[in-house]
Amino acid sequence: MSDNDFQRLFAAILDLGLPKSMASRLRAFGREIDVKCGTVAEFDETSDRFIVFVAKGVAKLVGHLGNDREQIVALVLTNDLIMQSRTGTVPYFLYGITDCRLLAFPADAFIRTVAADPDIAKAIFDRMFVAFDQSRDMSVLLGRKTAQERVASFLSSMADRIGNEDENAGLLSLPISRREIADSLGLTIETVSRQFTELRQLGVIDTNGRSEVKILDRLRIRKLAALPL
Amino acid sequence: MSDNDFQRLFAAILDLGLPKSMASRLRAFGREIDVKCGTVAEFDETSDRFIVFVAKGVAKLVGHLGNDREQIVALVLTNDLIMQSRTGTVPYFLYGITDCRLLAFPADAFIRTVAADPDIAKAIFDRMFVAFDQSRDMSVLLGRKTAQERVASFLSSMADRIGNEDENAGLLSLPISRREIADSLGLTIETVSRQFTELRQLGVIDTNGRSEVKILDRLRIRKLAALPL
DNA sequence: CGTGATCTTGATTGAAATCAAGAAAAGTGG
DNA sequence: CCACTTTTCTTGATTTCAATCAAGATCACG
Repeated sequence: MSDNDFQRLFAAILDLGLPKSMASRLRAFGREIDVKCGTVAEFDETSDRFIVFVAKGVAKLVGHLGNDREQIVALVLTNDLIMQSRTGTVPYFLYGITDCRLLAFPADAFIRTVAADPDIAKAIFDRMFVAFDQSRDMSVLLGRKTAQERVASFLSSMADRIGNEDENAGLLSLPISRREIADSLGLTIETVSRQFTELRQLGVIDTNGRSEVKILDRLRIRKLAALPL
Repeated sequence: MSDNDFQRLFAAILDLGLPKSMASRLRAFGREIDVKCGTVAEFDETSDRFIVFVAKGVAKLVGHLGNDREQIVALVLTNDLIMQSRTGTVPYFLYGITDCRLLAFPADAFIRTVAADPDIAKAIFDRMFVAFDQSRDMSVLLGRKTAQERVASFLSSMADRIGNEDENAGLLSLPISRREIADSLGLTIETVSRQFTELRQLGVIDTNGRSEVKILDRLRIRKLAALPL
């Protein structure tokens, strides 16, 4: 990755220009990691906390509980940020859902470096706040929402994140399988499938093949998701 | 709160001495908030993101979903840190479980200030990583664990956080009610109560009154909690 | 000591999991 | 491009775990 690519990437991620000096200091200890679809991202063993940017692709952070029970705790798209740590009570791994290009920084060095520029530090903190909000919203969903509310919440949030905004408003091409939807919503694939069918019968969505979903009524799906309107 | 109290508090929270200059700069925009047991912490309207330290007491951060459905997304004890934000998809409020003394900083000013000292910045980031780990562990618990595993996880984590370490090892005085345990585990009070009974019958815990729990077998309760040993 | 709140226990219901086929889509190789 | 296989998804039947409903019991507090 060239100096320019690096600066462009950070600009896209942080909505903020990165001074040349900061860019080169960060590049010194940042590692580019390519992750093939379906495989685990390997971080080096020198740190157990990383700040990871997704330069390209879609990835999932998965907590493993044994007995085939797993929970996706974060679904990350291009330009998202992940805090990867090995200090949770269960093992977590970052998997490529598509082929991914990641940019990983050992957390300590990264923080000490960005602290030198208060604007960058603030931008990073903002991103972390967003990730916190998402993680908490996920706890509310997993702890208190019904299967229908979970699936509606998922579709609503995907529409906000990757929805077409032109004449095909509300048309989604889901980057993930039913199994992954189930693993992120704390449900089984059968229940997810049934809820898709039910939302289709309610006239809230339409589907085409496995991955295309058209949201016909944005407001109604938010209502079904128990989200504020 | 005096300058000295302030420095002592930060030392306790961050395991790190706070230089006098930093302490006085932070004090300039930090607000002390007293929260009575059972009431909501009121933050000023000038910011919607705060870094909050618990100087004294026990508090809960609660997400509200309507229809009496609520989920405790974080249980915070003395010397813990909370990222409070108003930008989640559901409304969150911080409640005192006991009378609390909080120290709240508008996030932007706080970050710009602590960035000046890389050691402090790193200490804050470390705390945030811990909070992330907790939030993700909570997602795994809520998404994939059974009622028994949830209650066992709760007791095991409380033992780690507030357990007696002397001759009364494993003796806990729970700071929260059955309703709050249920609200934090995504269960009903009846189910929590039944699981307490079952763990007692299994000989893993003993209880005395409403709040005293003695953990008789730390290893076994971790096994029942689906935690690594 | 009595009153109200909190907790426990039991009976029943219900929402989602599990079990079990099929159907549809995506690969594979000729 | 088309059989053929494999994987993923959908639908139905049944089971199960936790929620709900309903009394009591226990505890805290005035």
